[in-house]
Amino acid sequence: MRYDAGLANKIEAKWQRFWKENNTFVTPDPDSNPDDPRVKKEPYVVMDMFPYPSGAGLHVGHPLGYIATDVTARFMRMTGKNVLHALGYDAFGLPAEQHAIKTGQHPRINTENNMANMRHQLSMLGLAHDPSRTFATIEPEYMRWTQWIFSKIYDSYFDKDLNKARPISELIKKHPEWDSFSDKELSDKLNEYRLAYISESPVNWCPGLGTVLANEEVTAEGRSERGNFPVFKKKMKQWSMRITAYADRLDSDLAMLDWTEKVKAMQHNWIGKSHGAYIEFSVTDSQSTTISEKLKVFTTRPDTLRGATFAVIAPEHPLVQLATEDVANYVEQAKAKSAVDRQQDAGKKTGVFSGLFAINPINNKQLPIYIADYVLMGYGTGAIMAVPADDKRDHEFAETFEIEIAENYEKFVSIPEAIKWIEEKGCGEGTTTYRLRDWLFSRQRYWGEPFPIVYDEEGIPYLLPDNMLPVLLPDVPNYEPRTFDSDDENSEPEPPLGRNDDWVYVELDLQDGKGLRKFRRETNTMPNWAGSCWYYLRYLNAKWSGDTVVDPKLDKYWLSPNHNSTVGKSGGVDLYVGGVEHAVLHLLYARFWHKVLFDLGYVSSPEPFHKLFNQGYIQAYAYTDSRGVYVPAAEVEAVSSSSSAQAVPSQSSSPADLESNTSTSAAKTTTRYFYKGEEVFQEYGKMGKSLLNVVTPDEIAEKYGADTFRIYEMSMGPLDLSRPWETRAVVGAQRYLQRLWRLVVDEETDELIVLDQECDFDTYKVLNKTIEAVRVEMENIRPNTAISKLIVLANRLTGVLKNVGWVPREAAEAIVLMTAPLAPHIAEELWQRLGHTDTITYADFPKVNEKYLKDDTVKVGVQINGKVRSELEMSVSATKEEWEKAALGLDRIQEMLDGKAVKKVIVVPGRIVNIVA
RNA sequence: CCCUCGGUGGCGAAAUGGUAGACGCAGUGGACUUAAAAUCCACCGCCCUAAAAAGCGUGCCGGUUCGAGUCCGGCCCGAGGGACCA
Repeated sequence: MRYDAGLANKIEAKWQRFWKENNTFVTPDPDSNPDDPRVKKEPYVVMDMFPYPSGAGLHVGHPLGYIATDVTARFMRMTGKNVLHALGYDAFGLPAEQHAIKTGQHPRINTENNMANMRHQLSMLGLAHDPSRTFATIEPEYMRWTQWIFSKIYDSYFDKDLNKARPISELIKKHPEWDSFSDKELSDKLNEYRLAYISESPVNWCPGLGTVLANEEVTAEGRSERGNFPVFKKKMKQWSMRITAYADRLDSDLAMLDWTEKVKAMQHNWIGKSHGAYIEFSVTDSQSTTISEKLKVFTTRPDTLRGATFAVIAPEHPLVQLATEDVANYVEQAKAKSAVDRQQDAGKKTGVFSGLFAINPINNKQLPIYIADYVLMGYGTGAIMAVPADDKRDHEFAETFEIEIAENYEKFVSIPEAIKWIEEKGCGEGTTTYRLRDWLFSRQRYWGEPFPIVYDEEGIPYLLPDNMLPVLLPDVPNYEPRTFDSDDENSEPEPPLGRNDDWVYVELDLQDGKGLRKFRRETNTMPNWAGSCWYYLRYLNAKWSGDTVVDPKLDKYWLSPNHNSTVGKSGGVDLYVGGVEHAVLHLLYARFWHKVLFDLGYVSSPEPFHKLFNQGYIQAYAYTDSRGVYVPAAEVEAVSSSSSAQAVPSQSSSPADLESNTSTSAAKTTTRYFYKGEEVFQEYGKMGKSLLNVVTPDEIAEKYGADTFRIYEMSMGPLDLSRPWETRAVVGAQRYLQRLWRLVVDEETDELIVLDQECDFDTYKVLNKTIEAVRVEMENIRPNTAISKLIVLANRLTGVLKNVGWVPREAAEAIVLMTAPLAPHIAEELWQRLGHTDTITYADFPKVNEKYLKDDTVKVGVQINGKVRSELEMSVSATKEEWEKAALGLDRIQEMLDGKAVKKVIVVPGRIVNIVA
């Protein structure tokens, strides 16, 4: 039989059934399966970024990362690792909620349908996930732990001396003076310290979505990342997480991670650490009378203090209250500006003089204090000293308002010297500030985790005890947060959970000795990120229900910092693969939560993800007709023509075009595209339903087989680059597998054509060099080059088969084994036909036989002045002198030298001979 | 403006400073076949050629080196991120 789609599909179904029935991918744990030989091996945790089960289904781009992790996981299993690889679902989220709003159906139903659909689509690909370790964030048992982690964060504070989180009870012990506080006073005081706290401060309010958003969810244009609605700054009472306490560790610990520079730079920029100084200025009114308030500014350039000619405060700055000029108008306007307006006005300088002056401590000059919106309340102190001679923005402002620009002033020679002076003078101190803001953690949404928080009649928040978790979502009459006209910034949020009074108003015994009392539940829900902040821990023990979030023994075995320190001792997941879009959202939040859990002793590694790999995206061509309407990409025909034959006349030839046309002459080919006889035009970008260019894994698997699909995706190019999908190129992958099949099975007779005999020596050389190379490529996550080397080997063996009529077993087994991580179904089938009874999943990856790696001779290029003119093959043991003599003796070289004197000969044995003449 | 990553045939791409274009797609020619498909073999950067040889070639300009796609400096272009952050 020929290995075609029909046979491939049969084989794939057979082995998927086998794997399921035999629990092939169920990974043993060291304590529950101490006798399993696998647990003696080195642990290796490989993980995909948590998928959100979308209703749209998967296109061929989605599984790229899942196949890559599967290939790596399978390779690691064959090279002596105990591999943990599973997939769960991040199932809370906006799309399911929006579907629920539209249909009135509970979002759980839609979510579960989508998960089932995604599981089905993925199951055809033969991904070796441990089925016993899957879960979804919406399961009560999972929610319980998400809420439990929230509780621990809520119940902790950041000890600045220890530079880590500690239980809030330790803080209370340090402050006996708080004993006299009332409940309300103590609650308010602790709120200032808790890592999860209630804040009343300007937040990103998005009327169009009816919810508040985190800074990370707002685009540079001041719009919501989801839905692209305007976002307004509005003062509201909301939950926040004190991620800023960790700013320094989140920044410096990047050093121990094996992540790309790109993502490290993105996090580094987002955290935005900058060194500088606070400087305090005395403030006077227009009569030069000193008032009691001081002006504290932040600057990164304290050395330019003498050049300051004015000061600027943000419109929200408290000193604005004391302005002696009429500034109300300006302040109103500035505050009313949305982020969108601010973005658009960036560069234009507006402001108003406050009537106040700041006294420059270095020269006692009176600096006028302006109020201007180019200074942001959220950064530093919300106030600056303006040095127009050195700072572009200050300069623009000074020009607009005709303020003095001190061009040649004396600077400190260094910043440290300036800080020293300031500190000695007692008018300020060196400091470090961060751009990172605290993480706004509550949302006015239905489809998220409820908070484990209730309020008493005084409004004091209480944590529910662990044994009252999880708090499940109530039924509500409708799921919609009240949304508003997207520009209506005066609207107020209305969480959907507030619509079920029976749920909101409860009588509970919080086990605090106060008995049954009346409470009101928190009606906000957690943001989508909550569930994905800790899911990687759940894979270690998907059914765990102990006292803490993860079984400490399993955490130590799988994630301890000792087994994967390629860069620093971070511990955590060995390999984490996903798109770069989560660089500052999920990856920052998860690191934060992990560090809190680490500080409190619940996990043993300081970081959650040791090596991060960002796969590229599979792009696609789309085609539009002359009206700009998309046409089905699959039905577009490409017609190539060489421009010499009858060129498409170029209407607007620039001189450059003309030149290139003439110089490159006739043979440039142009490709034009036609749909139903009409010319259409190519675009390159995403795959999407509306672009009519979606290709699904299902259709490729049906037409070529899942193994072919896997090989094709892995062979397209380096995994971290984006590249276009090309269905017609998939046959290349199929041809390799067909060739592999024919190396083991006779298509006519279905008999094995493998013999326990040896073929020629050179073939063994190719075989062993391939083994060596494929190991290296796979270890470095370069399946594309691994595949190309396997193809070379397959072609070599095809030649052997042609010559002698059989294939040596050693070679056949090796190539089947090496193909197994990439195309596991066909590998299992061939492995079985080769006489093996057990799964290939845990078979040993082929090892190199050193004796075949040594060459007797080696061929090198012979250059004259760096240009290759000939080549030469010599014994590997040849000396430099012998290489030189032989190279100079070549007829071709003598001819090219044409009697010129040889100045020097560079010989790198086995590499190159270069004659300098 | 700042940060990161890219730029190599018709296309996707290979290449520890050492014979640029492995491997795949498309294309061309051949074998097999009544024929087609499939398969197998060969060719396949540009230019000049009957064919070679020579010449030119990794975005551009310089530099380092016996030797540069690779290292250094300066530009151009593209993608992503950040940006009135003091």
